[in-house]
Amino acid sequence: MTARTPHPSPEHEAEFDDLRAQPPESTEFVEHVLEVVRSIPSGRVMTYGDVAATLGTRGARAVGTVMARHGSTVPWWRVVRASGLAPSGHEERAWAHYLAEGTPLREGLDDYRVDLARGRYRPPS
DNA sequence: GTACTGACTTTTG
DNA sequence: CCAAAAGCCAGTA
Repeated sequence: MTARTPHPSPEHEAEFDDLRAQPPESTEFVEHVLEVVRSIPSGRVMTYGDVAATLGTRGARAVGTVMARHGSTVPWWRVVRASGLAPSGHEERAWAHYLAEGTPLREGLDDYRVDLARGRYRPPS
């Protein structure tokens, strides 16, 4: 498509605004990530990598970026690091949720982790 | 187009 | 087990 819109008439522009399905905040990738996170049952978790893999990518960091920006709209504590550690910088608040919903935990000597062997959720293919 | 930034992951030593 | 390095990928400038 080489043709741009050289004549942005006001009416034409307004029409565009109405058809704008979603604000720039919400990309397809963002919506997919949030959808997967919302599908995680209470008491279970997925790793960042798991969420990425479910979406057909290996961008675990990209998932983390989405959670940093939009995590507050979903059960963010159900997404953990591959080590079982809660999201960086949110360990304390996540821990309270794990206790509240009975997430399988491994208590180390100096830290707390989700027991992935028991708590990991694999969405149906 | 390049460069840099992260709620990350995997491999290596 | 831990730390360092390299890899990964969407978003932003």
